[in-house]
Amino acid sequence: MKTLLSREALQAVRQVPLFSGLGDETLALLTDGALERSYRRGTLLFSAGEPADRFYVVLSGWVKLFRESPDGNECMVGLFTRGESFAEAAMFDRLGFPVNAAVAEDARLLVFTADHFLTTLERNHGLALNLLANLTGMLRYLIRQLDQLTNQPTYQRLAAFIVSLCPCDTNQATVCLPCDKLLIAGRLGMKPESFSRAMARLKEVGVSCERNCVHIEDIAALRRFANTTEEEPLTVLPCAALDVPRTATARPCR
Amino acid sequence: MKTLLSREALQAVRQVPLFSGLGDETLALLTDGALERSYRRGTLLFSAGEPADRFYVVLSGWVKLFRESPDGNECMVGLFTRGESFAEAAMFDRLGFPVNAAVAEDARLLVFTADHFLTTLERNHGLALNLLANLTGMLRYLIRQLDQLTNQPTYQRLAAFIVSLCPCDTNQATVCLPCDKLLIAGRLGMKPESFSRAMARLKEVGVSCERNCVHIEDIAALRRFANTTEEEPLTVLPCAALDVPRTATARPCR
DNA sequence: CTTTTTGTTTGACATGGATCACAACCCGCC
DNA sequence: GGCGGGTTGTGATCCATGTCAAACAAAAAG
Repeated sequence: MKTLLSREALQAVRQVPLFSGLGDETLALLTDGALERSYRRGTLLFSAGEPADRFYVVLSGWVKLFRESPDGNECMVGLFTRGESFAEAAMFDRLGFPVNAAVAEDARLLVFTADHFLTTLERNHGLALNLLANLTGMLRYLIRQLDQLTNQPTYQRLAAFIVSLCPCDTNQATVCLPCDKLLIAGRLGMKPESFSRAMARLKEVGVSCERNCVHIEDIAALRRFANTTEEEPLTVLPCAALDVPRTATARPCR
Repeated sequence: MKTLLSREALQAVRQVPLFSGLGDETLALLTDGALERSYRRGTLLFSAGEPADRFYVVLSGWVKLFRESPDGNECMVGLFTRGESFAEAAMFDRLGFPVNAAVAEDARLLVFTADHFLTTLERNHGLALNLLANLTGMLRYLIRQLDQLTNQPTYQRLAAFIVSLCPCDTNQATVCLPCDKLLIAGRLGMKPESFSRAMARLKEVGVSCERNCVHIEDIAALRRFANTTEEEPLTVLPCAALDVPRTATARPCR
């Protein structure tokens, strides 16, 4: 079977960390059989418990991974956009997806089947190592998340998030939020109301927010405020949102 | 180099999920060069940021992984005992340990060097698959942790923990807590005081606690109370604490 | 342009859990 | 036995964040 991916899709695939450093023929083998599909916002891609027979790469839009408590409360554990893969870990034990996945903003996705992928994995040691590195990154991300959630108040988490959006070569910047505030709030483990209040509170340290544009007067100060004592320049998003322009100048604020 | 491990150590190694299904010669290759060492409670094994040039297997005692906020608050992300490995993930990127590790109760550990392990990994595809499964398990664990922490109050987390200690073949049991209440409290993301109150609250659902022995009158009811709607029989501890007797009859309460 | 829908902010309020303080208890030790 | 250090339980208080309700803004639909 020879499925032809769009030019754009192929280019995006090359940016996926999971596939980095793989030879062209391996890459072709992988993408061969992958499906390119579009989904509207709100679409449920899979639910926790379902057999994990596939994984995804995002071409555009946003996808969130989350768990839901019986009383309807949800807890977001991941938020992915262009150039990122998700749900690839669940294939390695027979326990099914540990989370739900829903499209948070209209998205185009590549769908890879587990069968195909796992047989490729058998042959390709480099791919296995990439996977290990990827899962390790995910682990680091979750650990950090857990730490932030228990040890830092809302405004510090928000501060850390904003810092992660800032370019590192200047000390003042205007960046635009990569998506809905509602989404970001969930991503930071708080309700939208708390997000709003946290943002208001950051005015004290020179952060002003208008629409989805955020201006930071003194990035170093903000970083200090976020108690990012650790050097970790780790982005707060699972992997760098590779293609999302970060400075406001790169993309007008809607 | 031929390091001789104790009979007891070799036996423990066979129970480690990470090594399950490996051939005898591979196992020998791995353990060869591993160091067997004893540590007193309180010993810091490594700190976040240090280069991850080794990983551990627990022979006895308890080890906790945790992060520390600048103001001294700590957040436990893992708690390991006999038959479990830890810190094996950090070797796959060059970012150093993401957490601190300290001995929570006098322990004997096996120390494996990264060099040795990684070269073995090069040759052995099965080991790579074990690693993938292991990291996936860790991911599931952290995700669950995150979910519980944000969506469940202290007493429900405690209830879930107690359920995870119970045998599944009866509906009433007396189990003994595997370690200090202080440790368990940390493990459940709460302060010891909150732990105590949570335990008091569980009396209402037929859970009584004396010393480190817990009696559960109706396990099914407790499970329902814990809102463990999900079938997941997942133990709350990272991996089953393989050798820790769970029923009080198996080991008298101190 | 008006209406509807969706996203964001603000206020008043309730509450879970942290914090501080201290009593009770268990343990090993002299 | 009594003494001192670590562990555990309880009570009083405080604060951050969730909750509910409503005003507001912007965008989409008609």
